[in-house]
Amino acid sequence: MRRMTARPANAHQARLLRLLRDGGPNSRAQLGDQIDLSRSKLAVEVDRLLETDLVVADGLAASRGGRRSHNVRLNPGLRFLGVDIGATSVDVAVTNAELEILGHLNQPMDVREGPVAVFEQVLSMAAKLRASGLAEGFDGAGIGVPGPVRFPEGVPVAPPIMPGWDGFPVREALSQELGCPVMVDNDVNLMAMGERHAGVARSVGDFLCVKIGTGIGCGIVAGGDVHRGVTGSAGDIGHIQAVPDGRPCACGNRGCLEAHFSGAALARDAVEAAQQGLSEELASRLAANGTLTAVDVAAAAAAGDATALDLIREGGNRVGQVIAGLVSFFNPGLVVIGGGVTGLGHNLLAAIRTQVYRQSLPLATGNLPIVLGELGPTAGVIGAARLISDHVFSPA
Amino acid sequence: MRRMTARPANAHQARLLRLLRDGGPNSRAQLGDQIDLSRSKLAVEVDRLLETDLVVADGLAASRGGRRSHNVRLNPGLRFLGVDIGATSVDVAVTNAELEILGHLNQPMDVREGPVAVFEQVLSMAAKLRASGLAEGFDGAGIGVPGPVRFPEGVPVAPPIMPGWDGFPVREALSQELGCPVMVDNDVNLMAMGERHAGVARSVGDFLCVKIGTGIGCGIVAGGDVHRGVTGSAGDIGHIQAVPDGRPCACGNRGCLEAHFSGAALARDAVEAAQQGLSEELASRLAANGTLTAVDVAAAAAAGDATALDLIREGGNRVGQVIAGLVSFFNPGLVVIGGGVTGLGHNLLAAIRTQVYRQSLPLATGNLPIVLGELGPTAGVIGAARLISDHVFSPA
DNA sequence: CAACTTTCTCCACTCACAGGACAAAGAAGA
DNA sequence: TCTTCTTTGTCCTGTGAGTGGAGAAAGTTG
Repeated sequence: MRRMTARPANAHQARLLRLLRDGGPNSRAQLGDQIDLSRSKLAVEVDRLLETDLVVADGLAASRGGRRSHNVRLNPGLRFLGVDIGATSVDVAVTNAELEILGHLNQPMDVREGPVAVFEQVLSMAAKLRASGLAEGFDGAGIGVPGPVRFPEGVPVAPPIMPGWDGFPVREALSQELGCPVMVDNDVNLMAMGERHAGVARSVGDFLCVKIGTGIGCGIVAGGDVHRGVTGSAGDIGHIQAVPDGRPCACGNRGCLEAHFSGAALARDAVEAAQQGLSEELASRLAANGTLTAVDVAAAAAAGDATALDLIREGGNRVGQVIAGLVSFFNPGLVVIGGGVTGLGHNLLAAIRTQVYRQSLPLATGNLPIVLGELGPTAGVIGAARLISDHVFSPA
Repeated sequence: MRRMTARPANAHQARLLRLLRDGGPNSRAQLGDQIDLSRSKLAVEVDRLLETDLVVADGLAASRGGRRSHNVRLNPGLRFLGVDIGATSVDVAVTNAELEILGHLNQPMDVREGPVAVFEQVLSMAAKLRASGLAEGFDGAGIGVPGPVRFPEGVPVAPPIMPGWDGFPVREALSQELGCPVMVDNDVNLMAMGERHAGVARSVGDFLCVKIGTGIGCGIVAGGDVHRGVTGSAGDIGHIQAVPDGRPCACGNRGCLEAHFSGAALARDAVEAAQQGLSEELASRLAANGTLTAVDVAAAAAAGDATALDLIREGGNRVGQVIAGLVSFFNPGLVVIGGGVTGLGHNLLAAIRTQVYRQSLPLATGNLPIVLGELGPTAGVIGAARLISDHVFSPA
């Protein structure tokens, strides 16, 4: 099962691999247009890449007015594994070297069951994907966890919502099992990388990616790189105070953003509203299912339920207020809203936009798009694959 | 007056110049310890630098157990000009190539008098420094302005507190007048760079530098680089909402941080308190001077005046609350507090610390020093000199 | 004064890279 | 079909970057 994937020998080769990854199959001549190298040097480096099995020849390109150029592409047999561990579910996907998803599995699972149980699950899902013929082995795996990570070592640190994971050597353990390089990161950072690679943030250098799911977090991309902070907890905005003396939060404080708006908070507020008889729509759904989720609120709002709309609007205002502050501070070129609650759609977005455009200075908001992520649940696994491919496609 | 300062020919030379700048005179052998080059290559590059007049020989070093090494140092005749334009005063300083301040002038001046008047002032101060024999000409000048800057062009954009400066070609104009390269940045960013070069943030890669003066701003250093944002307005935290439905702010909103705590807000609150008879100390100072400033509040607090202490504490709480949010978001390794109100000293710091340590998560605050800047009014001009020296000491 | 260390200089060798000459392959028009 | 032009690939040479070793120069230590 162990595969010794070759690694680029120098920065030029790394650059070429990334061009092929992001642009797909390409002719040698086109590569020359995108890289600052003489034709002769380029030919040498491409030939060397062909000698490893990272890159393979791929026929002739169409003529551009003269002799046809030889196509090259990344080895179509390369496989990356993208893993996204959420608070309540696990996503595992297999991609090719161009980071296209070949297979994707999702499994509900509580992260609090601990690293051993979750690992078993992840490995069995990976085995399933392999058994279905999508991969013989993996050339690298990226994995996201819902908490802070000491990035260089790939180890979660003091993760509030995943007790038992503190200090667990995720990177090393998974690398052992899979026999390939592994990189670990916070799930929100991976979502940001995913949207940057293939989503709304394509090639944006400075942006924020707010993920609102069970909890709330924010991926920070500055100068094209993810900013992780000194202890890996950057972007942990769930416990910023949104409401002075507001609702009590699990962290011990009051008024945290997460306590006022998140998947969990929204469900709680919806149940309360239903029980208080404020909304027939929500009450009937509560009676039917015994519980409510963000999906129910979204459906009720879509059906015109005023209470549901109010809940969404108020939540959007809270998040929007915090984001307004972050926009003033960070001055991003784009804000992406993602995570489980994106089903709330335009109502949520409208409330956020209102707050941000009202509270932040015109210079910061003048040309600032605030949009929903476009990759949905695949953002995380694509980001994970991207993370490990950046690693594998860099000089050893 | 025009001087054609040589520029390093490659990255190695640039690296060597910066080592000499930051480490002072140094032997060739010691330079070899700090740079990853063979002895022969190092000798070649140092010799080339000696051929330009950027670097000069400087005798022999002490023996380290064998043959004594030749010392080299940056040309002691190199001169940088550091300019810090504040809302109410202008600082101009001359430094040598090691960024040591050789002369420093300060002049009260309202930035709203516009770029032409301020420029005249700056140039006359620079002329004065030159006339006193500190410099024959300048090899570069850095300048900070109290507002957002389009950094690559060196032009202020939509600066709220300095009308008339919008779009004024600061970089080009000053470069013309002085006949040397010029770089322009936000004053807060320069303060951060100053504290990073020679102050409390020496060699810290990720930190925040909060400057509380007439207004309030925050320098952001991420991965060793200043983060300026897409429109140059990053760190503009004065208009983050600190108090819902709070005091009206000049920007049109309510409850902005700056409206509740800043040099201006503190003076206003102190006058109010004095007029309401809450503090004899403040009232007598008001009667004596006809007005109050942060200095008066600091003095009153030092004398044990409870009202002054309350003002400081409450202001510190406001700022602290905002900083707590930024700490959660950015996860810095250090927070520096600077600007005019640092005279409030420990009382202010204590209030800020309390808020941050109480509201941010332990992982982010566990090892987070929150300290006062140690360079005071020289931070800005040192940062300005550092900015231009980074430019001059980079390959042309 | 001998033995050892550090530093500097010189030289030969390797490798990265550019750029030009030329051949191969195709397009477009006569 | 033939000629001319364009594009692409290959080969070769020249330049400069950079390494590493030999040995000389300059010190220290006992």
